[in-house]
Amino acid sequence: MSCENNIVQTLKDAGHRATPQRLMIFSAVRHSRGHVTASEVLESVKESYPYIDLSTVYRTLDMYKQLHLISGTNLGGESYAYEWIDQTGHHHLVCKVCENITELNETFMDHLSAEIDEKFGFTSDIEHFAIFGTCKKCQ
Amino acid sequence: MSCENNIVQTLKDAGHRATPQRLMIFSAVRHSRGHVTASEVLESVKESYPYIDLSTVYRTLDMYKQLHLISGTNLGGESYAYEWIDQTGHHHLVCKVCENITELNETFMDHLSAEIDEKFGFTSDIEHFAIFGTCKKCQ
DNA sequence: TACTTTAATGCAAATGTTTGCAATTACATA
DNA sequence: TATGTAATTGCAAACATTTGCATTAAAGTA
Repeated sequence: MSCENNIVQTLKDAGHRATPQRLMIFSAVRHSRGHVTASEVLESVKESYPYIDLSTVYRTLDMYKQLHLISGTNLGGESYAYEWIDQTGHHHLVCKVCENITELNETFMDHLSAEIDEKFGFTSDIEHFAIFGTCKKCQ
Repeated sequence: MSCENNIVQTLKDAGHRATPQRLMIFSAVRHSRGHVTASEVLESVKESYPYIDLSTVYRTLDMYKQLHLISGTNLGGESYAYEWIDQTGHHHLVCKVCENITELNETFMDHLSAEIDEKFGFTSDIEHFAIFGTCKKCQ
């Protein structure tokens, strides 16, 4: 499918090798709804390739994060979750009471980003934020 | 010293017990400049009380975080760092090139916070953020 | 296609963090 | 002050993540 071609090219452009493990890991994140943890990715890839190692998963996810292909977020203490970054970046409002997650459009951060650039000359790289708090229902 | 009295009262008000371990752990974070990791806290407390266990440190730091007495931040992949929250909350701009950290006044987040409240009725609890990017020098 | 170079893998071990549980201790009450 | 109760501790073991290293394999070149 088309997205597999893209990832091969992206990897090569970045000076990395396109190994089967990397393609499978990308596919696992790309085709899962929402967030996945490292061991969920492991289990998913193991279905087609049982020899995959957790360390490879972690290393690959880190690399994809650096390439901004996926994001990594701390979604509430226990679980560190990865997610494919689609064209429109977004953020999450995590309710600490009911643990529900609301998506937040990227534009919400634009103000902040612009202000920081203006004041400090600092180019911020805000791709995926988790903001904790209390949602309407749980106030 | 006065801050030790405060923490005892704060703990009791929150329905927790004021154990010596908890006071020592609070003191270690309170009196260190900037950020400390869990094992730095352990080493610090061990100087006066060698029987302290890492799990107690983690549990206590988590509890303080929930009470908003300290903040926990992921400051660049490897290290999770805790910091005492003084009266004025603040955030960090972390440069991914030179790794320097710039402090960011709380007011920068106020816009965002207000906007989120207005749109979603979500009370955000933004106390300590790490924003990654590239600083002026390293552009 | 065969060869060479070097990045990437899998394994094992190190390190970091969380959890279950029996023993201990804070502190409310008498 | 002595006593009872439930929260907290330290330990050990589980779980999560990172790292070092020998082996393997991707991909550029002849």
